[in-house]
Amino acid sequence: MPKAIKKEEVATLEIPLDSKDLEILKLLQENARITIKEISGKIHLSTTPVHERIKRMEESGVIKQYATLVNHEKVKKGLMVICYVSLKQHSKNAGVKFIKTIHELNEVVECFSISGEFDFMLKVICKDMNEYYDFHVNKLSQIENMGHLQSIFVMGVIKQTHQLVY
Amino acid sequence: MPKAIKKEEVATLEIPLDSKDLEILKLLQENARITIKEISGKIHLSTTPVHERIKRMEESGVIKQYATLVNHEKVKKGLMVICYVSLKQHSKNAGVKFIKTIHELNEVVECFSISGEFDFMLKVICKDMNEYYDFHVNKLSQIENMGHLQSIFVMGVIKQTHQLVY
DNA sequence: AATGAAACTAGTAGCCT
DNA sequence: AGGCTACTAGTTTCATT
Repeated sequence: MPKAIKKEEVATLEIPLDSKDLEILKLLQENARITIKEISGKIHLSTTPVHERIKRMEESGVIKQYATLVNHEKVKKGLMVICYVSLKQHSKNAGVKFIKTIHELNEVVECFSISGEFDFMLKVICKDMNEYYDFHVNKLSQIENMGHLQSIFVMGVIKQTHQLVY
Repeated sequence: MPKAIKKEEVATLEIPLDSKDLEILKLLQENARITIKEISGKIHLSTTPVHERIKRMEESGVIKQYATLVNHEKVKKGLMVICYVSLKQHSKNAGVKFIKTIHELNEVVECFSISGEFDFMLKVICKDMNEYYDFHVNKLSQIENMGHLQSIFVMGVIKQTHQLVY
């Protein structure tokens, strides 16, 4: 007798993405505001299946977010800094506290836990060097349990994309 | 007599963003597919000015892109690596050639020119360690003029946002 | 699981204040 | 420059194959 599938398992059962799903994702990645009509024209399907596939990908979490990306300079956020952080203590509690603080800092747009001599890599975005200095001295350095800190300044953006499906 | 403004200057003249524009941007950053109706309800304005303000921000380049962000794991792109690169030669031509190659590599989603001992920082996204090994050995290392290479592996994503306006 | 049409909802433009 | 209204276009559902 086959093993029974629990209700929770059914809900999270992964439906693999077929080539049409990937085509839809490709178009959506580039332009989140593309119309279903336009997609259906391009991938040779009527609006109904396109709509259903998008809804399915939204519900299953394949589509994480429809985001609007703004021009850094035009909103006065022209400075980007990569910041490496090591903590003094590595207890679970110390880590949790650090992560909580990072989430509260709007200047930190990315934070990864990494391999190597440092514990975390941060991407910090702010207006200019004065603002970064203030952030570094008064916010980052003040975090409890903060160990070493190293800043790498981004001088130019060569490439920046969100195209994971290609 | 006041100095005449050239046509080109008029076209690129920056209209500063007021608080309503910023409120619209805040909502759009979170959800690029929010309706104009919903925005107008939230910021206490009718659809006409909301529509006009969005159009103006699109045309002036404040709004760069409406992007759809996908779940890395669910599209089989679960490994993220930060890669530091230095070139052997630093002539203008060598740099241009490197940049051209980087744009052709789908695995590279970000590339910044940076301060410090390395020349560039890359964010590389691929399926798993096998795929990264292949990318490193057969694509990255093969780039003409490639000097030193250092990989930092992302073990966990703590924070990732695109919220520049808050 | 896709099509085509119908019903509904949102986007867009003109006119008025 | 914002609001109201009418028109156009897109979304979403349903019957059908």
